[in-house]
Amino acid sequence: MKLATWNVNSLAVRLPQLLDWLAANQPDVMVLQETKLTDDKFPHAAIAEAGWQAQWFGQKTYNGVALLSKSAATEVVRNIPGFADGLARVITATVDGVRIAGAYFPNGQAPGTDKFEYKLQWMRALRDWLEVELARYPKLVLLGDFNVAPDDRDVYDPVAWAGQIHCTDEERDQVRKLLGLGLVDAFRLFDQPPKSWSWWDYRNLAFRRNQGLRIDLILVSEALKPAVQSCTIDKAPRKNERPSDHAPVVLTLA
DNA sequence: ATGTCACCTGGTAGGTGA
Repeated sequence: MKLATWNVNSLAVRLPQLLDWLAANQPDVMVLQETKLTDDKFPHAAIAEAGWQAQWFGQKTYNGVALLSKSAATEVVRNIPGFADGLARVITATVDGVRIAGAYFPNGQAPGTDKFEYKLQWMRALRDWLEVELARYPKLVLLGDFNVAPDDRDVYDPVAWAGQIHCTDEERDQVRKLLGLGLVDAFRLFDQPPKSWSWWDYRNLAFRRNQGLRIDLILVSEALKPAVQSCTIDKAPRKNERPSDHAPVVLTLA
């Protein structure tokens, strides 16, 4: 089983690239973030024609998530139950016996801002809800744009980024609390090339200089960990014309 | 170099968010 996550930064702009990527990679499940589409504009017909069913949950201008799957997605949940923030950030469903939560974590802007506090609150709510989900669905994957670089290995310049957004102790503590549920960062189950990033700023020629962060993560539950066969970042779409600023991350399960 | 991209409102640019 192959699962993937990609922050497409506008599905209206990136649909052709998504269809190319699906055709070339044939994932069983793919979650998308920052579709930036209201539900009536979601391109479900083009995606169905390519061979994937879709569940989607969006809003105007910001956020928006989707879950594509080869086989049917059941027990679909939108957002974090009990945490009503009105923003389209999470879509969860069961596919082929695996509970899959695709998430677009808040950016958080900067430490000390209201958006930063909201990010921490949101992460606490996600943790509390996933604890309940895991009890019911031991085979669970949480994947998406976490907007947190868990470790200094995940940052091209850890000194410059120390204490900055995506790299604060508070955000990293919240990621550790998610891992404390019995989840593991699948990317780090394997030897990886140093300087592996999933996001590069559009500015400053950051991709050319390989100045990025690894903020797109795939966490798997203990029950699934023995089945993990690989976890890789696909930099190829970042080399496209009009790329997303994020690269897809791919997990294969036995 | 606060250096790009995407989207909005309401316009032939400026603001917001990332």
